[in-house]
Amino acid sequence: MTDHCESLLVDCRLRAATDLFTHMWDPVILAGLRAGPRRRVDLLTTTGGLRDKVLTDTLRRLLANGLVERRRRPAAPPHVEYSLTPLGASLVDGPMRALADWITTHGDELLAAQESL
Amino acid sequence: MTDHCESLLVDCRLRAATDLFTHMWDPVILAGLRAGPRRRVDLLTTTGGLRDKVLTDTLRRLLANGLVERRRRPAAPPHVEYSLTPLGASLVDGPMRALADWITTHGDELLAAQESL
DNA sequence: CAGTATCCTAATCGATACTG
DNA sequence: CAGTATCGATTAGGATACTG
Repeated sequence: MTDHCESLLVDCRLRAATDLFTHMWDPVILAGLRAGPRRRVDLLTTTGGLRDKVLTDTLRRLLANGLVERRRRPAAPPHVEYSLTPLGASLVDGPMRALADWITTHGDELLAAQESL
Repeated sequence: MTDHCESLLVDCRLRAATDLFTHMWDPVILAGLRAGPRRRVDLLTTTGGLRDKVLTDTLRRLLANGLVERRRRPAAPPHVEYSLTPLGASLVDGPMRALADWITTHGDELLAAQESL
């Protein structure tokens, strides 16, 4: 998956970046954390029925990539809080915003192409 | 996959955009076509051993999304040519460039986070 | 050169149930 | 509330061989 870097055309830096979007819920969770820290249960409800396991997998990946951080808050009621790291925030505000802007202006074209099959 | 749009947090427009990057070779092929039209065999060699079937699947998807177009050129030797549509070019020049820029400035951070497991 | 047809493996996503 | 444990369905990606 990352061992084709010798070839001319493959830009592995680009691949490393696009790999961040290969999982269905990652961008959704990132966007959901943009407004501030959220608890696990919040993310489950606001995404409308995302499965426990899928959220666990997603958060694990985001934590492993340093895009999200986890904090235990002992304040009553004790709970766990997930929030964006500076790195995660820069991803949301940069490339993800660019994507959102693009889909705003070109979404209709894309949909039209997809439907004309 | 696209039927969670009722929920509050899920931004399906963002999802529609990030879905364009969920396949491994799509961005690579798009980037490879940015410099101009390419033939099938060119894409196979420059990507360094991409499998026939995978390239076929990838091109099919890009065609279906209206990001790439296919042309038969009868000129000797007759061959088939793939090139970016205006929509595809706008995706490469906009969001994909934003991603490339981000990874240029934040790639080290990302790698550091991934390795500190 | 362009494209199709199988088969295989690994991984994601989803569903259900259970634990600290 | 937070998280783990299974199990199943689907699919992307890869390998090999063959056709127009």
